[in-house]
Amino acid sequence: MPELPEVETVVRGLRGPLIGRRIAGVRFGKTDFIDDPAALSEALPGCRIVRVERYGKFISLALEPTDAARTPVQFMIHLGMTGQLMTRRASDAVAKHTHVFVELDEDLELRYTDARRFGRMLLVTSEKKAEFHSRLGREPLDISEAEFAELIGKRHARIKALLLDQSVLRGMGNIYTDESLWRARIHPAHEAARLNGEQLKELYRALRRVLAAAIKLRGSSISDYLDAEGLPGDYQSRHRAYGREGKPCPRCRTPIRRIIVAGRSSYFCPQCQRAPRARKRPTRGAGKTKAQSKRVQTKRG
DNA sequence: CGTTGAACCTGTTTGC
DNA sequence: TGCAAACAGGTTCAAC
Repeated sequence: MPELPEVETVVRGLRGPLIGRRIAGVRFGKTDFIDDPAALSEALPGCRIVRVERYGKFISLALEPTDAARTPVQFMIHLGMTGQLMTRRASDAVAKHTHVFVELDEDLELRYTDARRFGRMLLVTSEKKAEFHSRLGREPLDISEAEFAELIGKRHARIKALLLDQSVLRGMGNIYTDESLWRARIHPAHEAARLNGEQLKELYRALRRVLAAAIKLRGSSISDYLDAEGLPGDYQSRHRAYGREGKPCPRCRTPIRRIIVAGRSSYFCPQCQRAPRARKRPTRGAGKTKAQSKRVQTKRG
């Protein structure tokens, strides 16, 4: 659920309440989405939160220990599909599916709620920093047009798969990928390397405009997303393609269609976003026919 | 390299 | 009404 604009909104909303605060303790409900819960219990108490940042879809709480013997760490939180992070008074009622309570001073708590538990929490120490960042690509709003073209333009994957790949660009998800492709008039299954310079430029511009506009409206709320103050975003009213199957394209009135690309529902206008020509694999030898690659499901043998 | 499908888990919506 | 299937903003991994 939460993509770059939603995570950015949460981060901005957490800075005020969290920066400068000291962590008193941590309590857990279920912990199967936490890399090493014991390490959190061990490291967090006594630390001061000095920065709140976003890396793609990760929220980072930079922690300075008050104990000089310990070293600074980053507490990384990924919201997955249904994660919510907000500050509450310790005496406030606890929402269902709340699994982490970070006890702060002055009767405050940072609470993590996540029905599906697709989120993730981990501690990144200075030694693990390189490894953590090696899995993440570029920040879409920091990259230049030339760098974007270089990064995308020679790849043979479908453009949608590339935009969703967090090791290429970090932060794009299903909504903003579809919205950007609609704006740039590019079919989600288009092979990246077959996009011309003009299309790459359009896509780069579309991405930036869509992400910036979504951040301005504090993200999209469809069913679960709420920001750090418990407020929904407003960008869902600006969706042009995502979630609009059968509704008219805002540009040409052709009904929006939904297909599966890169394993995800992909909404696009079949008129504005022309299907790419069938790709030829420059393979050696005989290619497979469709009939040959078809297979019967054999689930339980 | 790239693609697909399944898995992780729960809740909600859709279809028969 | 009831029940099962499909679907959901994400990521990862095996198999091809």
